[in-house]
Amino acid sequence: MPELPEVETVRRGLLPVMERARILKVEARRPDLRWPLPPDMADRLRGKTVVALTRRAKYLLLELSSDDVLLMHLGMSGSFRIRHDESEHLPGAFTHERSTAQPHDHVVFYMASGAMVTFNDPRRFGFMLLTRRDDLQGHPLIRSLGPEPLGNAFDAAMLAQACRNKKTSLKAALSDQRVVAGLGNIYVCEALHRARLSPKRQASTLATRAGLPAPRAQTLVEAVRAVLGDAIEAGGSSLRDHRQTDGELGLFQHSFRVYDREGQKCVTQGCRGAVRRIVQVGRSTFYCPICQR
DNA sequence: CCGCGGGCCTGAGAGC
DNA sequence: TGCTCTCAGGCCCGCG
Repeated sequence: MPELPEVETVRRGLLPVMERARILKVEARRPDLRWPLPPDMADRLRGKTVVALTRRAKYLLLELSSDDVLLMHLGMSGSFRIRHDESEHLPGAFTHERSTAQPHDHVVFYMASGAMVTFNDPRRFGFMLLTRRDDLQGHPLIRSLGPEPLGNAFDAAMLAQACRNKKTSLKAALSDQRVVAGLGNIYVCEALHRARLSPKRQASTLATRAGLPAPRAQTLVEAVRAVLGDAIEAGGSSLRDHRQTDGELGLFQHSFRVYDREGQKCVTQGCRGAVRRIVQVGRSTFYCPICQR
């Protein structure tokens, strides 16, 4: 469930302890995540300074003083947790970490400040890999990504253009990371409800025959921006696995208008519909068949 | 090239 | 209570 808002929440939580901070060492406790951790990861990170901690789509990018970039993905159940070394007698000994280790703690970053940053991922769909900064934009995982939905490049003209020849549904199009990067099942459903557009609508109807944006394309762009902004402000959505870096839950699940609300009343003002669940491309879609057209 | 469906993985929750 | 089954979904890959 980490989609863009959850990843962004994690990034903001990690900033104070990781950005412009030095990594003393990295411990890879369980290397067999979705892909094996780079065997030389610990060596390449030891002693390096984090120049910046950024995000692209659902990826976290740890940019290092060595011009390496550690590309990290939370998969389905990944989380980061910050703890601080509390051993008084052996500074830097990190005895605290050993005493608080949890099941599925796969990677631990020991910062020079005494902060410990632990990556936990029960289902191991997450991964970390190293690339050179110069190779990042051309990296297979990055190169085909569409624009950031909160950036200037994501607008009605661009969205209409990307969808104008698509025979698939709006749900499938918005879930496609090549069209716009960072949305997942939850926020696609939520954005479509806010825009009052049916998830079953053909994606090409965002464009006129001339390829120009139809008015609903602008509506959808604004809905995507709004739902992501609100979700980030709430610290993301915690259904099962998402946690902020201090262990607190995100709160946006309380603001869902359709997701996981099958059978409940539609919250649109004046709408008498009820939320329905259907399956599209193998995933649950929640929507109101009355006000979403 | 496109889009669909399977597979990866574990824990939570339902049902018997 | 305890077992088994299903489902959750981000992403890659193979297939048609």
